[in-house]
Amino acid sequence: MHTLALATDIADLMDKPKKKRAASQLKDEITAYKRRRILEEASHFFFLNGYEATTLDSVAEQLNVTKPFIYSYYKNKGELLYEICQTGIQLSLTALEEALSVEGTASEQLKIVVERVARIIIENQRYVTVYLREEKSLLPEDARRIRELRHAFDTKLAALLEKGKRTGEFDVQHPSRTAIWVSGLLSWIALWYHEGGRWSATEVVMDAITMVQKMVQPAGAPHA
Amino acid sequence: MHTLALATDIADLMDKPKKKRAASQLKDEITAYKRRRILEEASHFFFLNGYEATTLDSVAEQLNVTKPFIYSYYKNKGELLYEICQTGIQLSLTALEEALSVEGTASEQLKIVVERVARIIIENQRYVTVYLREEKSLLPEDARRIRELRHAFDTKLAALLEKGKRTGEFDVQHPSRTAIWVSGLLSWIALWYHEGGRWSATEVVMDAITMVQKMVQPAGAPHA
DNA sequence: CATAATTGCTACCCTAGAGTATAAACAAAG
DNA sequence: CTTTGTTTATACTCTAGGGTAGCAATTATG
Repeated sequence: MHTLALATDIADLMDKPKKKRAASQLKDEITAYKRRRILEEASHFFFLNGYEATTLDSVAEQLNVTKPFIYSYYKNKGELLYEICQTGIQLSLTALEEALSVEGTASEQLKIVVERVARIIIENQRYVTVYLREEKSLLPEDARRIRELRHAFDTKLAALLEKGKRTGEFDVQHPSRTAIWVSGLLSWIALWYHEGGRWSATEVVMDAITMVQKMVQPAGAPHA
Repeated sequence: MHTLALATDIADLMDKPKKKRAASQLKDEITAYKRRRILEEASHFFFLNGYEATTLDSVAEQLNVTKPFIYSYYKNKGELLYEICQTGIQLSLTALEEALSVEGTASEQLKIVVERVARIIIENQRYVTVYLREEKSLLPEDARRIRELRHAFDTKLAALLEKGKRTGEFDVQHPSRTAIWVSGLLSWIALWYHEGGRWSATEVVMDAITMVQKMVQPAGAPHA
């Protein structure tokens, strides 16, 4: 750690090392890119055939590389699965947090939350579906971390419902249980939506908004 | 077919063959029982570890038998999966049909439908979860048959929503799309409910009823 | 009690696929 | 133009598990 920081300081003073540092930064970016590409193709196969049924040979073939190539960027198959699951839930959680950071009433915020999260889920269906389907294939430790992220999602959503309940905008008797139904409704999109299917992404997102609004709407309230 | 019916007729007239027939009937029942037990344990493992990750050796061990025992009752692993998935969707479909056969208004029927289907899903969580998760592991032909059953479910549910829309009991702009959200909400129970967890089966069922009622409730309607 | 039929088990085959040791190809440095 | 380090491929190993051939044990029948 210390040694590395020192080397960096020196690099800022001298010329050659600076160049070296720039080169190694580029290399890091390329490495990151390769990892991303591997993840992308792996998630594609995991989504279509399931984790266990997918061979790393087939993923390698799709990328026009060989299996040892993958193993030089990922420790093993399980690490790939973990990163895919992590991406799936983290994207949803980030979308939720960003939506919550928009100022507004609870109803307005909820609408934005559902819209953004639904969109993210549709755009990243592979990752979200794998995360929902393959939890049992994760190492216990990895599964725990994923569950923590999901729990954070549900908790933040519950807090929003709680807020709306206080202001009288929502009629929910039990915010944290309702949050699970709402997050289930959103998750369901990943399991069910089919690109180029009967209904467009926009229709599905709009439907999701309507459904969630109805689920929390006080009896006798007009529509938003 | 004809030959068999004839043989049965003769059996009713003679004594020895009658006994034989009774004996073979008992044997059939025993065979059916063994098949059921195998299916039960297999579904348990498929539910916990997933289809691919489950070995038939482990299923056999759980039953205190050996792998060839299983193979003398099922053609292969895929047939087990198919029967489990079939059970999962068929139970839900039957529950739906029975609920629909109860006379009443659309609202009353919907309530009964959600209650019964939710209960069946909770009671048969293993089968339903495997059916939802492992479609990709089915042979194409088997997958088609399962999808047909699911489609029948969604169609019957959509018809009920349509009926309620006509009578003005429900506010749904698109019954067949709403049916998918409702059936998704019900499916979500299987993926999420945990026996002995934070919430009881009864709470979950009651919640499901409430959520569905709100999803279809006209704006400004009082609660049922 | 002997013989036939059924039922289950022992002991195996064989393939597929995760993971790796090692060599080649290539790039960078001097 | 050599040398050194890095990146990727070739060519394996090894195990796990689906599936089966053939034998043993059990049960029914004459």
